[in-house]
Amino acid sequence: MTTVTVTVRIPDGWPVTEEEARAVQDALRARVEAGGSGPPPGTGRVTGVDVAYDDGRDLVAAAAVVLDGATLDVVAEATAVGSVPFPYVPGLLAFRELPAVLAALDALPCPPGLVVCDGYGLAHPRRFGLASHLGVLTGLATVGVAKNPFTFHHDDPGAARGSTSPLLAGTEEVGRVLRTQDGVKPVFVSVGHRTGLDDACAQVLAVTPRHRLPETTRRADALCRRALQEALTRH
DNA sequence: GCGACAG
DNA sequence: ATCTTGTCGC
Repeated sequence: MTTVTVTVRIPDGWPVTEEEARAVQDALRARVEAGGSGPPPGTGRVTGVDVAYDDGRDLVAAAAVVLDGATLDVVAEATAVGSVPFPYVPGLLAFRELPAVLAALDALPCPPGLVVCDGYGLAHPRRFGLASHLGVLTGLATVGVAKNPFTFHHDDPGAARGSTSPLLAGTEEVGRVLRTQDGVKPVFVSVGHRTGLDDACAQVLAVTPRHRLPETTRRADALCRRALQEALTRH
């Protein structure tokens, strides 16, 4: 498997302040498309994206790994390296992660299909997490898979793989708590762009045959860490 | 005002 | 996210 590595380019007009970032969220939020028209779970292509940082050296590395939805074999992968465009601010994670992710996706030699993000989509204080943001910017179908409940509340789902419970903001179901392996801590799924919550959960289960986290995220996580180390070594 | 807070 | 050793278990 050959991996193309490109340099991150920060899009024109990328916000610098938190106020600007919130204004961008407000402007883009209405462009989220609800519902899914993509291939059923276990078919088509599924792509994982993830980002690693060395803030001390102002270095960021992103990876995009495309898997065959049926076999979960790696079909293609790409990485992007550059400087950190935005600090970590809860609720504004998209502005820190997306420039590198967009560059990695652009470098892929094939369409990514459904994109599985690390973090949230609709389940966001302002209902526009990084998965939603990525979907609107690219037009791709996206889902968010987070490892903790962020600011939301929930009851624990049943112990069996596939069990779910609603992820709640007050009484509003903004996502779903999904048990991906028997007796293992669940993940937190929310809709990004052009997907529905039921489909998002089914898609996540389809790429989670053996571990708590999707194969897409595991592959992307490993690759972006490697890319970061590579960049550190070269300089 | 203070704490909580995806990655 | 990242800082970090050994250790228990499949």
